[in-house]
Order: sequence, then structure tokens, then C-alpha cells
Amino acid sequence: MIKLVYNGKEKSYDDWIVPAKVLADLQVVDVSSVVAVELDGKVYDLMRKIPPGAYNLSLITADSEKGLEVMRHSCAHVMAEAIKQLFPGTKLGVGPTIENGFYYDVLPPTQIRDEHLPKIEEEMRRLVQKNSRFERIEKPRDEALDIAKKAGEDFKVEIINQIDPKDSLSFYKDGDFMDLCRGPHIPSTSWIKAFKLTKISGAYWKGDEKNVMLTRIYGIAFDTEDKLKKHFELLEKAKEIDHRKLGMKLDIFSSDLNIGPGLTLWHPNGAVIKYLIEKFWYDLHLNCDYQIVSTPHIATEDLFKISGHLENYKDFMYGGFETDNRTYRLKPMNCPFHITIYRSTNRSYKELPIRYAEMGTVYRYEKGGVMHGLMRVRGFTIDDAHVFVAPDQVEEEVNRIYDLTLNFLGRFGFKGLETQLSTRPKEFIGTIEEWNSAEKSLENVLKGRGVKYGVELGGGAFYGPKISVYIKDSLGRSWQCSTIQLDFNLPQRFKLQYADKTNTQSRPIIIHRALMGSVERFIGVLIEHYEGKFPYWLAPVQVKVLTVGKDAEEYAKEVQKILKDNSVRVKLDSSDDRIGGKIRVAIDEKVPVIAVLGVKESQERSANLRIRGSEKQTVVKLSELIQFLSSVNS
RNA sequence: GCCAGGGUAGCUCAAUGGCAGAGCACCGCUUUCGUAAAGCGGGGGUUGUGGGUUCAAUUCCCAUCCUUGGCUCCA
Repeated sequence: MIKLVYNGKEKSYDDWIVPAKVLADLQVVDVSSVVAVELDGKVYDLMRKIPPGAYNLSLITADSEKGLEVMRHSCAHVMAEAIKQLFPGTKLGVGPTIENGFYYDVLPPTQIRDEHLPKIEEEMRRLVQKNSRFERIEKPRDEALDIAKKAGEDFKVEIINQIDPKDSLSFYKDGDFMDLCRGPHIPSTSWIKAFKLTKISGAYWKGDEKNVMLTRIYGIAFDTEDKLKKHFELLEKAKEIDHRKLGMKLDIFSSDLNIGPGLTLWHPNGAVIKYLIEKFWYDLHLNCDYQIVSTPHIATEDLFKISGHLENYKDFMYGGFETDNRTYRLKPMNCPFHITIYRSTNRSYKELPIRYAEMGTVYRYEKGGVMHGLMRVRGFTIDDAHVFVAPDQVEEEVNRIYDLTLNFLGRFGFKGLETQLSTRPKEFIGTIEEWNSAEKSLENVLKGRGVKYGVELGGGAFYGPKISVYIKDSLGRSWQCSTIQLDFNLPQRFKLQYADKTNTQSRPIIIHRALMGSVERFIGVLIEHYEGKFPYWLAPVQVKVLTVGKDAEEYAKEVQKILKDNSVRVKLDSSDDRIGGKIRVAIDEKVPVIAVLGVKESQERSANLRIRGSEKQTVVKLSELIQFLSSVNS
């Protein structure tokens, strides 16, 4: 017995039935764009037999997100088929849809390169035109294994062996091509309307470096050509605001062969931005009862032996160098240093929480291939702090830190932050009770605030659970930003103590936390977030003064001095360009305020202002200029 | 680290087994101008680096460095 409810209408069947027939029976109008259906949230092909039961039925249309997903998955199949045609003997890995398209991991007998993509596309177009139906074929496990083995699909064999024996196995067949797949798929290949293969890369089987490397071919598909075109236009736009491009254009930062990969040179413009952010950070922390500390960039290996870094983090640490018969290392983290300050004297419960904060510059040896502009570098500054608390202070302190985080990030106008709670991993130190109580504290804080958060089970560090906040860049990639991490490990390793009320020596818990994570990455995200148009308070040059003709130069200098005396970051352009040219340059530099000064302004003792984003001219009296600027909020 | 692209003037990009080019930027001169580029002239290159093939290499080959995208979003 099958019972289906759609749009208030109900339909029952005694025998087997497929969704396509149901839609016909229900006389659903405009089924022409329906690629699949959803039965109680589970996606079914139009021609898949519905198992007995009662379901709510809803439609999936080609232009919907789910419809696109189904179609892209089918497109991946067609691509795999095309590749097998052009590269006989190719073994197939997996071919899922991804956020922005699809890929298929394959192991071809000969290398597939960029130049082959158009040929594969051509073959795909041929297959799409054949309009082969996608047919679902369910097979018992033994038979499925047999099919995969005979086809020489070693990876599929591995996949089948991994699948829960209780689950049924299915293949999908379109034309002469059959592939192990759980589906669902579009009814037939001609539903693929617009697609393009975008790139090739290597990808380890199951993402494990120890496994064989497969060739991953990426593609994107849409239900209309127009959407495909728009997709690429969007990518173009994203390129325009890429922090690496803007970083160079706006003269913010660079790197250099002779300095080394992953090491950043902050140009004057970038260094001002960095300074302003750090200044805001310091002020905020001093206000919130943090104590600023400052520690060296290097330390002897002895320190990192105690901290465990040499044992657990060695691969990421820059090599040691000898001085006076002792080996020194660049610091990859600030914690051992702050802890050493804590240890410099006896501590009492009355002092706790102790909050040490530092803009601590660290160096980590990142693998060659993972570096990315400012987002992933080898030398960076953590806006680090370590808070030493008694166990019963954890929750309140985490709450304070969360407040501080929102307060800080709010200044930059970030929306769409994502929060994640990471819990006890398989390997951990400390007791289960400690962990449970620590996780509970973090959870209480998030719940108490009504924060939406994801849980990453087992994602915590071996020494404690954590809360992470992610921000998104222009391409939608998430970057870890704030992190609040509990630590039972280092207090043990360094034998930290404080005298409690009964004068017993107790062990504090350390909370590691950073609001930006890495200042470099944060500024990278900011550049893209603002599209290079830094708000007035952060702009390297806040006001650019342009002269019209030589006669205004004296007056312009006077205005410049007034602005400078009032701590406005001002730049004067008195070159002999025409005013149109100077404005063009200033706009390119994305300066928030342009002040045009000519003879007229000089006589009136005024300034003709252009605020970024508008062509409107605003005339302000010189005596009111500073007042006016303080209201600029762009 | 691994796979696939790329590296030509400060930037964006052209070209070719036979003298390496343009625009912008820079410098000089002319112009002194009113809201998104005034005109003319000039300097600037061991084509990432090292090696090989060749009469001849920026081009072809090898190595190396840097850089871009990617390296479980699982049938």
C-alpha cells in the first residue's frame, strides 16, 4: 500500500508505482520542469519504484537548488562516461556534487590535462544529445561486487565493501554507461542544458596522502545558458575584489622572493590599517581588564619540550639554530610564553582570572601548497590572550570572551558569522568528567545566548574543547576567525598552581582565545569584505586634497595642515594634472573623502567635498570641516 | 608534500627558433586647467633562476624557485 499526499490531494496505490505516474494521476500542471520528487524529504527519481508507505510528496524542479544538484550529479556521470570513451581503461572514484558544481575523481591510464577538457566537453555534448534515460538498477551485494570487479572498477569495489551490508545497492545506467550510484538522477541526459568543465587537480583517494592520487575534474552545470554565463561573471567580480589583487592595487602589502614565501611585507597603507585595528584591539582589551604582555619571537627548545610542541608540533616549527650551545626555535604559539609569566611568582585565587593579551607574532612552517595571499601564511600575528581561571570561573569567563568577540567583530560589520562547538576527540587527556563539564560550560554559554551553532563531534583539540567562529570571504570560503579554547593540558605540563581559599595548591584552567585569529588573515578578509573601500576610521588616507590650478596651492597646504593637526590622515595632490585626472586617481584609490580646492574655495575659505560612492559635491566651510568629517561614516 | 596551470618592464598583457612590443605607471618639457585620464618626448628587460639541445633559445628539453587552483563537500 502506498499513500501519497500532494498539495492537499491524496492518492493511494495497491501495486508498485513510480513518481512520474503519480504526477500524471494527480494531474500536476506543468510537470515539464520536474526532474525528481521528494517523498518525506527523500529525493526520488521520477522512474524509481516507491516502496510501500505513506508520504508527503513535493516536486523538485530543474531550476531549484535541489534540482540543480540532481542535474549536476547526472552531469558528473555523463562526464565520467565521456572520459571513459576518450581514455579507455579509466577507473572511476567518486563523483559528487559540490557547493558550486560537481567533480569526478578518476584514474586514467594516461594523463588528462587542461587541453583535453574541450574534447571531453565535446563528447559530453554528444552524449547529452543522445538523450539517454537514466535507469536505476538495484542489485544484491554479491552481484554488485561481481559487476564492479568485472568492470575493473577497483575503487567501486572498495566502496561497496565499505557500505553497510544492510543497505541496498544501486547502479544507474544511461546509454551504455553504468555506474555504481545511490542517485537520484534526472530522467534523461538532455536535461543537462548548460555545463562547462572548469579545472583539473589531483586528489588523493579518500583524501589521504598515503593513497593513490586520482585526477579530479571539476565542472559546473545550470539549467540555462544564461545562468552559466552569470556564474562566470560572478567569478570575474570575485576576482576583482580578491584581496591579493586589491592588496597590490591599493599598495597594502606584498611578498618577495628574497623575503620568503608566506611572509608578508606591510606597505605604509597596510601598516596603518593594521595599526588602527590593533589600537582598537588594545583599547578594548585594556577596558575589559586584560593585561598587555609582550614576549620574544624565539625561545630555547627546552620551553617547547615542556609545552609538548617539540613532540606534537615539530613539523610546523621553523628549524632550530644554535647559540651558546643552546638550540633556539621560532615560536609557533604564544602560550608557553604567557604561561611562563604566570609561573614567575606564586599565584592566589584572588588574582584569578588573570588575562594576558598580546599581539604575538608567530611562525609556522605551512606546507608549500596551502599558502594563499594573506589568508594562509607562515608568519603571522595572533591577537592572542590566555586567561587563567579557576574551574568554577570557566563559564562566566567564556561568556565575557564571547561578548568581547561580538563587540570586536561588530565594529567591522561582519554578518553571517558561523559558530561551531568542537567536542572531545578520540585521543584526549584529562578525565571524562573534566571534559563533560568543560563542554557543558561552552554549551551553556552558547545556549544561554541563543547562538545558533554547529557541533563538530570529536573536533576538539586533545587538550580541550573549543568554540570557533568563522567568517566568509568573497568566494564564500569560510575562514576560522575567533576561537575560544579550553586547555587542561598545559597547566599540567607547566605544573601551574594557585593557592585557593583553604591555601591548597590548585590547578587553573587556561582559556586560549583570539578574536581575529590571525591579523593577516583578518585583514585579507576585510579587504574583500569592504571591496577595498575601507571605512573612514580605517582608511589609510581619509581625505585627499586636490588643487585646481597653481593659485590654490597655498590654501591647500593650509587646509592640509589643519586636517593633520586634527589627526586626519590627509594627502595632498598638487600635481599639474587636470582636476578630472586627479579625481579619477583618487577614486581609484578608494579614498573616502575628496576635497577639491580652487581659487573659489580659497576666497570663500571652504572645501568642495566628494564623498566616496557619490558624485554629489558638498561645499563645507573650512571652520566646519573637522566637524563635518567626524560625521562621515562611509 | 602531491596533481594540474602559470612566471616577458613597477602593473595589465602581446609576440617569436633569427634586433622583445603596447597601454597604464615613472621621469622631462609644454599646459595652469573646475569634478572619472591634457599634449609631446624619454628612461626602463640577462623574458623567474641554473643547465642542456642549436649557427642562433624568451620560444624546445631538464632541473630548481616562486605563484595560481585543487588534494573526502564520500557509491
